[in-house]
Amino acid sequence: MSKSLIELTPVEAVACCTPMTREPMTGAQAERVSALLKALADPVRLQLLSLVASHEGGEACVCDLSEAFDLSQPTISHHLKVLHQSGLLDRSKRGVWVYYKVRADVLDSLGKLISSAGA
Amino acid sequence: MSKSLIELTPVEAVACCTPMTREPMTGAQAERVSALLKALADPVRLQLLSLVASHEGGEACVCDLSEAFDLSQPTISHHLKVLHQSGLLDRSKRGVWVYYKVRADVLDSLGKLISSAGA
DNA sequence: ACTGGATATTGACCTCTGTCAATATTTATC
DNA sequence: GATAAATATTGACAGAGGTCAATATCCAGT
Repeated sequence: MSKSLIELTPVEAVACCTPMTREPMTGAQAERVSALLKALADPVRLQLLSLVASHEGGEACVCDLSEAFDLSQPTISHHLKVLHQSGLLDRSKRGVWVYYKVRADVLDSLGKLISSAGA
Repeated sequence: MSKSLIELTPVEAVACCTPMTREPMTGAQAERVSALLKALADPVRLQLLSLVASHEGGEACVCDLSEAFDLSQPTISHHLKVLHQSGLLDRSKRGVWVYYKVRADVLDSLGKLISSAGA
């Protein structure tokens, strides 16, 4: 038996798709992939992701991230939650600090899928 | 003298960025790249793009695209306009028909940038 | 020119989302 | 356990965005 759509991991949601030049996406596939893209399609979240990605090990503490923005702490927390819940960032708590880490596999698959729409 | 931010083409907007694992994006870079991602981050537009991409030559007539959706003609037209104005699709009119074509270079650059956030 | 078909624009409606202030939760330290 | 610091949650608000009906524009053929 196959997993229901809801249970699909983000990797599976993206890995499902053949190159876009070979076959159009179904509505359901587009729905799941666009959920990932929505999470990325915000300037603050994109910069947050790049900050995390450029840290050693692709991991960074929230305390390091907040300083880069002129935004309230709840707002940064909100954006990190979106990135985490979409499956683009992993979250781990150590003591009082929370670390976010890039899901390299997800970002790699997603990037390849987008590139596949070109030649 | 360098171009103002407004004048940057979509390709330039994306090609500007070093891999995300090497250097975090600036606010301005994130702003421009997220504009492209916003255009992609809709299920209908993503499926539209995949339909165009999977046609011969990466080009398709609007007449071929509308049928795949249960949406009004103005809505499809609106989504195509968003994809075109963001720089993801080229537009050309031949007689009464309008053809949209994928900007392979833009999609390739964008995909590589996203993948660069992984290892 | 007139008619018909293909696509675009306008204006309105409703939902979704980014932001903040205030408050809550968790954890280390005293 | 009380306090302080780091992060998350809640609730409210304003602005952005997807959708449609109605209308406009553009082009081919008669």
